[in-house]
Amino acid sequence: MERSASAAQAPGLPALGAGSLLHKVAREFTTMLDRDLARHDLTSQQAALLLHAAGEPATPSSLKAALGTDTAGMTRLLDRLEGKGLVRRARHPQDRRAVVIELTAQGQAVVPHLQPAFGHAVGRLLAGFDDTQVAQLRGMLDRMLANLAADGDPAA
Amino acid sequence: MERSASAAQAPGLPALGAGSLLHKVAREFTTMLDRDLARHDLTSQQAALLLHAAGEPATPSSLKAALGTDTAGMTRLLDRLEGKGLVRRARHPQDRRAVVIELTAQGQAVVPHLQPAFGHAVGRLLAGFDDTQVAQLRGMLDRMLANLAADGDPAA
DNA sequence: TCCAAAAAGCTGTCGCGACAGCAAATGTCG
DNA sequence: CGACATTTGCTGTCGCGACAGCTTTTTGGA
Repeated sequence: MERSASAAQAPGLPALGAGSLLHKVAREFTTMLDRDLARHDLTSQQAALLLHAAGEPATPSSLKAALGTDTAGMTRLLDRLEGKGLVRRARHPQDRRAVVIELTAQGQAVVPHLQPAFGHAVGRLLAGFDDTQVAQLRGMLDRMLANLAADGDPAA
Repeated sequence: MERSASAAQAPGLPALGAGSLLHKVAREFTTMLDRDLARHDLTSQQAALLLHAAGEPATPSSLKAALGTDTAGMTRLLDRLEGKGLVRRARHPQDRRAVVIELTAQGQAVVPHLQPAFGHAVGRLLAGFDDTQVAQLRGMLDRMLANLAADGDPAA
C-alpha cells in the first residue's frame, strides 16, 4: 500500500475523506512530536503542560483549557509529571478547592528544550507552506473549531 | 479572548499554535462523531471499520492502513466488534496467517446508517466552506501528511 | 443566615494509539 | 532442502481522551 496515497480513500467512501485525513494528520503529528520528546522522557501533552505552566501561575482548570483536556485528564497528567518530579502541587492560598501547579527545579530545567522541539515539529509539518497558506490554514482550523463548538455547546 | 476562544494561545507560546489547533479540531471532531454514533452503540473507529469492511473482503492488515492504526489497535478493535456480534473472524483460505473479516447480518444492518452520520459530521465541520476551500484544505492536509511521512519513514 | 447551586479536583471505567515483544505461517535464497 | 527473513496477527504495557459520579469548598440568593 502506498501511502503517499495519503488520500487513499476507497472511492465509495467519500464522506470519510476530510474527517479521517484531518485525524490522521493530527495523530501523526503528535506521534512524531512524542518520538522527538522521548529523549526528554516526555510526551507532547506533558511538554505542553510544562510550557504553559512555566510562564505564569497555573491551576489545573486554567491549564485544561489550554491543553484541551478535561479535569480527569489533567489530574492524571499532573500525577505523571509529579511522579517524575517535574511539577509540584500546592494548595491555593485563597481558594482551598484549587491547586496551584509549580514547576520544580528539574521541571524548570527541561523547559528551555521544549520550545525548540515544538517549533521544529511545526516547521516540519508546514514545510513548503508560505505565510499566506499558514494563515489560511489557521483561519480554516479556527472556523472548523467554531463550527464544532457552535453545535456542541450552543450555551457556551 | 478574541475570536472564539479557539485561538486562545498564550502570547508567549507561538510554536504551539498550529499543532495544537490541529489537534484540537481533530479531537473535537471525532468526539462529536462519537457522540452521534453512540446511538448505534458505536465509536467512530468502529463505524469506519464497518464501512470499510462492508464493501470488499477485508483483512486486518488491509484495514489498518485505511483506519490509520497498527496491528495492535486492529486486533482490539476487532475484538470489540466481534464481541458486539457485528463482525466475524474467519481464517483466510490461502494464507493461514491471515484473517478474513466478515460482517454479520447484524453488522450489515447498521452499515446503512453510518454513511449519513459521517456525511453529517463532515458537513458540520466544513459548514461555510465552499468547494474551493475544501479543495485547498484537502491539499494542505495531504501535504502535511506527506511532510510527516517523508520524515517519519524515509525508507517506506 | 442557611441552603442550594456552582466550581475545583479526584477516581473509576472504557476506547484508542503507540511501542515492544511474540508465535505461526509464508517466502526466499544459499 | 534447510536456515533465515518477512509477513500476519496477538498480547502486554503505557499514555491519553471522554464520560459519569463523587467530595470539598465557594458562592449566591431566598
